[in-house]
Amino acid sequence: MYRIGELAQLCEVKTDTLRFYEKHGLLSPSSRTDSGYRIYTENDAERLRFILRAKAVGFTLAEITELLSIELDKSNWACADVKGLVDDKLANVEAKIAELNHFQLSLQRLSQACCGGPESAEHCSILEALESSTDNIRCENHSHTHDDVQFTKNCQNKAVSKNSKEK
Amino acid sequence: MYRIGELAQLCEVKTDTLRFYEKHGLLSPSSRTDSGYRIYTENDAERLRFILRAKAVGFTLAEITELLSIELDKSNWACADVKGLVDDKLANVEAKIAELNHFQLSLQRLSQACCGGPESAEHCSILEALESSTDNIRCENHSHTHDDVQFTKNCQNKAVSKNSKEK
DNA sequence: CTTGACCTTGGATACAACTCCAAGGTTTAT
DNA sequence: ATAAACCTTGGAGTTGTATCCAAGGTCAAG
Ligand SMILES: [Zn+2]
Ligand SMILES: [Zn+2]
Ligand SMILES: [Zn+2]
Ligand SMILES: [Zn+2]
Repeated sequence: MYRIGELAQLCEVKTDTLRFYEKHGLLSPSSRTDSGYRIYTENDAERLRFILRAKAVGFTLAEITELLSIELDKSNWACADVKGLVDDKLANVEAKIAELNHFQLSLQRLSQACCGGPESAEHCSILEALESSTDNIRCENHSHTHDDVQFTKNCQNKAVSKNSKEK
Repeated sequence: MYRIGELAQLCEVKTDTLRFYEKHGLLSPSSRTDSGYRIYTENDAERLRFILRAKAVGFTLAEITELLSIELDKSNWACADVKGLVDDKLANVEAKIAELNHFQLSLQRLSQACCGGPESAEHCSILEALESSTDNIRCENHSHTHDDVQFTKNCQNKAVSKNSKEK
């Protein structure tokens, strides 16, 4: 049994957030004291943890509400319904992962094309990529001195072609 | 030279969005007609494309503002600065992916524990998991008839232990 | 000269998900 | 018995990213 502040501290959220969740039907305390203080059970805490995990990975509160609301009305749902909902969310998550993977790839390509060195960004390949097409990223080729291995470690093509020591 | 509607159509955004970007300092038309119409140059169009590309790889407008300020003033920035922004964003995206993968796993476990059949969800293992700990998911065991292979295909443990035909 | 498509502005609205505030009631420790 | 720390409510404010609206100005065609 927790009071609102205890549960908040336990789960590292603000009391306001718990009241907000209550107002929006995600999590209500199992009871109240005579004086009106909210009393949360361990069960409530578990439910909160689920909400927080779902939230942490990008589920909206609306989606979480949908997922949790079935519980109110179990007998009017079939396993197929419940599983369907979960599978919808799963597809949702997988779509988000795919989208982020796309971002990741784009960012990795941008990152890898830039030497990350201390010289002027005038020829920075990241900026050049953003200036033109992102599909067409070239390893940058500074006009200034740029042979130092320290600054070409991320720039394989250039490192190989310019200071061909290895070969 | 484009009027706002032309540029909007060209880049597939709304005129409101262009005015919004202007208000927030991301993109201002190079000039105005005598009557006050915004006039965008090809240069402005390029800048807009820069913004849209950066958005497409996951940067927020605030981050794009930062990128644009570097763009305008390249020579006072180093590759390291630019790459730093990209790498921060990359770390950010990767953290989000990791979280999503975690939740994907949870959802997959939920999904797999449920038979997905047409009978009441009263004993649905998904709901049971939501009610208590999600770490402790058991394959559901309906009290009603549930031997049909059709409804147990996703429920390996039960399928094996209950109707032990295979073995 | 009228019509319709386009443009202007400032301000309103939307949505998510909080976050803070004011004014007051309750508990607990000393 | 009083202060500190907690709790209550309703409502307002915040951030990001737009999107919409009203009232009116501009422009080209017929
Ligand atoms: Zn460089
Ligand atoms: Zn660079
Ligand atoms: Zn079932
Ligand atoms: Zn089930």
